[in-house]
Amino acid sequence: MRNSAGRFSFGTSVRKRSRNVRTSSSATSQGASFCGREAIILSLRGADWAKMPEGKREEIVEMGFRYWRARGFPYYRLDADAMRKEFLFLLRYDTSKAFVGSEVRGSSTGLALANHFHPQMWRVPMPGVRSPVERFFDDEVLRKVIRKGLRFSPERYALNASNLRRILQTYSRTARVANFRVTAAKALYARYSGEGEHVLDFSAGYGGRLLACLTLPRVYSGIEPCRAQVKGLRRMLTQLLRLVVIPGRAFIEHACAEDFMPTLASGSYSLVFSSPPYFNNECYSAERTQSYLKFPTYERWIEGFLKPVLVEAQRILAPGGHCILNIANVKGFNIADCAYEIGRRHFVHVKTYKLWLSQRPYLRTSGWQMHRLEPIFVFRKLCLRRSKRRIVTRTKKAVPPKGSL
DNA sequence: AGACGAGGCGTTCGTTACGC
DNA sequence: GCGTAACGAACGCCTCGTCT
Repeated sequence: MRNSAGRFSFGTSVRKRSRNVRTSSSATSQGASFCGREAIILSLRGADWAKMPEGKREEIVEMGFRYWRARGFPYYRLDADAMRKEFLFLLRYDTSKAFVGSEVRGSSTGLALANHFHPQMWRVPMPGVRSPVERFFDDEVLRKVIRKGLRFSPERYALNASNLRRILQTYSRTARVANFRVTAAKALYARYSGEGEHVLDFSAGYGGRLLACLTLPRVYSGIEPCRAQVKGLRRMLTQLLRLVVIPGRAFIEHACAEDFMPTLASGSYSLVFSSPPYFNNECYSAERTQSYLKFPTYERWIEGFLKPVLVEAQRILAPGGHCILNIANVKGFNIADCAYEIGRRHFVHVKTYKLWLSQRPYLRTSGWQMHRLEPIFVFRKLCLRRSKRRIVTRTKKAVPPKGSL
């Protein structure tokens, strides 16, 4: 299995022992004699718990609560071997699998590695919901989460770190920000850039695209205004450089894209690929450098952030270079439609992919789309000699906004 | 070499109860 | 009747280790 050799450092030894421990309702007394509380908690499956008498079940819930309260939030913890393995999976990943028609379907491979360096993502507030960290530190909620984990996970280790994360993020009115799927990013880099070329990510975020780019022979420049994210991105770079042979190179700049991009040389990049923040839909930090705080109204944000960044992207791209933008309309703001219109003014629109996001299991049996989709716009900078003819072609061909999918 | 089992990952929204 | 809050509920994909 993926982490049998210690993908999550904490689970390794316990996992091996768990084969001896997990069996029945007698696990409690047997386990206590040789493995201790930790092994009982981490090796218990929901089905075993369900077979226990009522009093014993409550005892386990309380034991789980005390264990996790003492241990703290179940952040990803990858050891060196697990990181090396995950990076090798990404190196081997066949990018042709990611494209299905006009859809980009990345797998979850590599996400734990990227997320490992950004524990702050579990604390990011989102409108109308609580963060998993906030839920975790509420005693009453943590007990409910533990009970829910035991009830809903009959075949799994119900109270290990992985399952606790799963239950915490699916708890009522709780959500966390998502990283860009590493495999999807790799597929796009592979298709729209070549060996040794320079690529720019003007909102580097949680490193999904950085990690993808490192698996290819490219030179990645990432701009990110949030201090915690920059720290995480640089830690990832440093650690991977120690652990594996990396085909790519990368540079991380702690800056605001709208301020820093004007300092870059014209025509110096082959690809600009990013996923900008969705205005104030996800407040990554309270630093003043955050674009939603610098430009507190939607109109000012468009004029002060999104538009200048796309204009600069056009300038720094070499003729024929591509600008790939993942952005979506969110409640109240048609950001994708707006980005598409700005993009069309400065580039040729080449294609719109649909990026697969989360699954919606409750729609599994219906005929509805099971995945949320977000648009990925691909624009191309005109080649100078042919620009007049291309512009004529473009104006003839009206393309409807692709923001709503 | 291929089949198979197993674990880890991601991820809201429909339904119901209740107050007004 | 309407709005709001609380609550309940799964599986496809990826990869490795083991077995045949």
